[in-house]
Amino acid sequence: MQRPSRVTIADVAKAAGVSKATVSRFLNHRERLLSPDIAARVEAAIALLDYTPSPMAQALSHGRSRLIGLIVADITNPYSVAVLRGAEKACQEAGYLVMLFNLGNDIDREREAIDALAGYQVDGFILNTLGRGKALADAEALHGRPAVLVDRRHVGMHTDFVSLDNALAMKSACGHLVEGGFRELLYITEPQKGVSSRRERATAFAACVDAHEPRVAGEVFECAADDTEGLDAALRALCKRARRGRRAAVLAGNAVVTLRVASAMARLGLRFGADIGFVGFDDAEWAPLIGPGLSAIAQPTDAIGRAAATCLIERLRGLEGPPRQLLLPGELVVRGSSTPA
Amino acid sequence: MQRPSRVTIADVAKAAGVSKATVSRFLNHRERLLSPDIAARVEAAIALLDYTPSPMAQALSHGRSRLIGLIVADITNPYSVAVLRGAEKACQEAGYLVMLFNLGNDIDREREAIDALAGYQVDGFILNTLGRGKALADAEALHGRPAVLVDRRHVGMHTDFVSLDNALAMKSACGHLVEGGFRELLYITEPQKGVSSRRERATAFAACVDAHEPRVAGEVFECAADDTEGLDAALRALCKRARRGRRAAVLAGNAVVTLRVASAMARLGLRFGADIGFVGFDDAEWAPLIGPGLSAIAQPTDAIGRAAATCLIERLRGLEGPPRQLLLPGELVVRGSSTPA
DNA sequence: TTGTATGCGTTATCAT
DNA sequence: ATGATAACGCATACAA
Repeated sequence: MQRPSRVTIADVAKAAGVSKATVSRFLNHRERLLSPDIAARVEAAIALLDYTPSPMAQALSHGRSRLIGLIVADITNPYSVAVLRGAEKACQEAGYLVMLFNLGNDIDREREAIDALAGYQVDGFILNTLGRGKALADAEALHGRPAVLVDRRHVGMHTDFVSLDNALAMKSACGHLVEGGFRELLYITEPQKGVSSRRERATAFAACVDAHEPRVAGEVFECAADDTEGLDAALRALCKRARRGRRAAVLAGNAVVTLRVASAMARLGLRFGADIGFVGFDDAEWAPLIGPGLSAIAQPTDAIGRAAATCLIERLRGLEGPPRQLLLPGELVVRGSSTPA
Repeated sequence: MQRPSRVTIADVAKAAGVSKATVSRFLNHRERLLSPDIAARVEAAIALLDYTPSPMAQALSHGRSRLIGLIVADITNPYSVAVLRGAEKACQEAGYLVMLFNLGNDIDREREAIDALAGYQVDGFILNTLGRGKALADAEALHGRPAVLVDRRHVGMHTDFVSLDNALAMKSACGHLVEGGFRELLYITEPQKGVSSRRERATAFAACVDAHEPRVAGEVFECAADDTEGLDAALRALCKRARRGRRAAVLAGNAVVTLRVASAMARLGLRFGADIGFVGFDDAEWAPLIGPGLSAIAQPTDAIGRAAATCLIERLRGLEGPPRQLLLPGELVVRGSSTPA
């Protein structure tokens, strides 16, 4: 069962009656140093044989693979998928291919992922990971290749960084709720631990509440995955705090939390909008369909992905300079959950 | 900016005082042909230098890359992501890495994807694509590498195939509805065109209705993405057909359709369960949160992914024989939408 | 401008 | 059992 050994540069050279080097030059340096007639012959031969250079061999020889390694903490997260799509598009337009590595939320595998990808000579990395755990991606672990961080900063790693403008987004969400008459605010987030985006959002929330004091009161609740009781208690307490003229609202830190909150609301027999106002980070396709529709902060995921890829590719092309930070604005989508009936 | 040229097999050989061939043998043939003392020396040198073989060079030389190409029609589809996760796990356990290519629903890029992946010497393919369009994946396009199809069959391609047992799943869904007193059934699907899974489900639906005739009546509605009016009309007509004792129910062909139906229900002011019964293919995380909870057929996505990867890896290990078909059973998850109040 | 020779990091085929 | 050496497919100094 012989693999129909692919067409190589040698075949093209023979067909065109030139040397391999000449064919290689045609491929890489084109108009720079090549006589027109020879170039034409090579071109014809390539077309005739339907020749495609082997990226592997190129990578081995030239050191560049035109491969970009994308490491995601959890591919189950629609946010990551959306970013992936944006990055993918930008990469393809620039002639790069994306190699995906999914950590499956196993933070200790980050190093393993980097090594695996580095083995395939990826030219650079896009990292949407936690950046903590015993196997985090420090600069040296990257095998000297450039990287760009998405959504989550890593401690002690100063590289390009792309993300939603969390502070601005939180500000618009809080502003919207306060304007709508909500005075008792509860921000629910997954455990912050070292995750920068979660920290930033929580900090921004606190700042927003401060800015509106004493009209507005706010609290933060860290909701662990299995802590349904705690969540229920937090919501009940919120209801108790709310009085006439001081309505209560929940802000959810991401889509996962939104789902948990929606479950809890159903359990407790509470209605979005009527009983408790709501705005959540991440606008999912199902958001309009729950209750009166869930208000959300839609992230520019596609743009984030594109920006990340573009940043990285610029670096690959030799761009020097200090680490850049791209904070993209989100868009507040207002639905029934945050509009007083 | 010199890349810190990686540790090569030559370095190990020098450190161990042996030849490159010996090191290579230690890596690949281990105990077969190697004296214990030399093996120990090589092992020590490898550990000392922290040597890892270059997969690229291995691929170039040996012809195998330990890479599996996974082509997905649309990464936005949670089904595909779930399958991807299962496949990924199985691959990693077997020492393979998954290279993902997302078509972004551009069916004409299938050939391009295959070529790109083949360029990186992937050992085999897992295809979750349409298998039509002018650039479909026929056997010869695969460059002689084995492939396994997931969820969608390709015409004229006889390879291993893994999927949900659509007929069985449809039967259990219909049976459940009929048992619950629903008599007017409407199956809503995305345009079937050449997509085998959609065809199979529609066919199975017709068969189920036939089996229950004349007690039960059924119709199929093909719902194009932008045809909200058609969908609304179909639902209104369904309501009209329903009378006392002949309740109406909708079956949705996948999660996308479920979302569309949920939107339409909201538009028309209809309630799941009370006004119209519902069961949908694909059990999404948000299904319990819409209305009284949407009943669904949960696909064993993880198992499907694992099975696909396992099938492929078996072929890579030399397994011969005719194409296999793995049809995995779904699980009916009953919620409020299909239980008479 | 073009051809020759060498290296990239492995594996495999010969010898020894 | 081990070592030299030729592939694998390509890019690039260097020579012509």
